Amino acid sequence: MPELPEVEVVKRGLEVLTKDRPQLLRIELRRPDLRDPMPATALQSWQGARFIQAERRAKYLLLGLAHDGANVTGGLLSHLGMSGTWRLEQSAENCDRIHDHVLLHFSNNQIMVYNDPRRFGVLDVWNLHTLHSHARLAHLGPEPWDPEFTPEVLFAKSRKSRTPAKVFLMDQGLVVGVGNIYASEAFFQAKVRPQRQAGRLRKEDCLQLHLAVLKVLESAIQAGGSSLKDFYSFGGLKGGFQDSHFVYDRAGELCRICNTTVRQIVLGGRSSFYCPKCQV
DNA sequence: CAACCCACCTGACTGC
DNA sequence: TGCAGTCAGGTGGGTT
Repeated sequence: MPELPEVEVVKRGLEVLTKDRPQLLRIELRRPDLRDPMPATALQSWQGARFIQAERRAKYLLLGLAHDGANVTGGLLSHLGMSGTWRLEQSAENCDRIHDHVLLHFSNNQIMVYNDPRRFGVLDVWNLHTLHSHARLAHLGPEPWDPEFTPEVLFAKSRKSRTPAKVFLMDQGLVVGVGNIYASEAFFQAKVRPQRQAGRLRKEDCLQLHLAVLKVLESAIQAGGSSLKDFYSFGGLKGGFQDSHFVYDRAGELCRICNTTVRQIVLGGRSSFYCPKCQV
């Protein structure tokens, strides 16, 4: 999946579509469920509304819709899971690829197509008054750039944790958006081994990790995200960040900084990569 | 209640 | 060529 940078790139692509505020004529559900059953009736209640704005919260996309006038009162909420993509088509003929599960038909002849081979994605509705308590969002921590996420908070919250620091940093209740790729990359940038016990990180480590998370996510967004197996951004452009991974998926290859062989270990059930010389 | 395990699902790849 | 096994960007539920 798409981690935060990939979702941000899709969001920016969707913003272009909102420019002429197209009307969402029809929501076509070609199956009843993705990871969970989709709320068909609630989704269809947005038919006829105009697509006004695109937002992102954590790895969720929020399509802001308005039935009357210009005020967004809610809309659709989408999570791409591990393998979901949104793409734009101009003709229904091009919307029959395998795993094309949901089609949003717009008045300007544009069709947003949700494709998801593994179906770990989510499609739900949201509305303005209950957004903060939405079951899928309520437990999420601050955005990485939110003033609530600081090196001091990272240090304080890690004190009593005995899990590997990488697993700790990927907890979406601490800070959202750090997935498996960028976690490994952030630990490399911070020169901290991902298996270090969270509670034993020093203040300086937390300072470096905080900085690294922001830098890694920002540069990934700048590069248009990472293209691995099946990610491509909304406009169909390939993300380019995978070319600048320092350690992710580079086990056995040489560190781009010191030529030491990159190692792979499993932390929290996820593959994790680090350079044993650069990272302490 | 932190930490761990597993399921969810398909496809790509590896080794025999 | 085929077949079994392994792994993949995430999340949430259940169990120690």
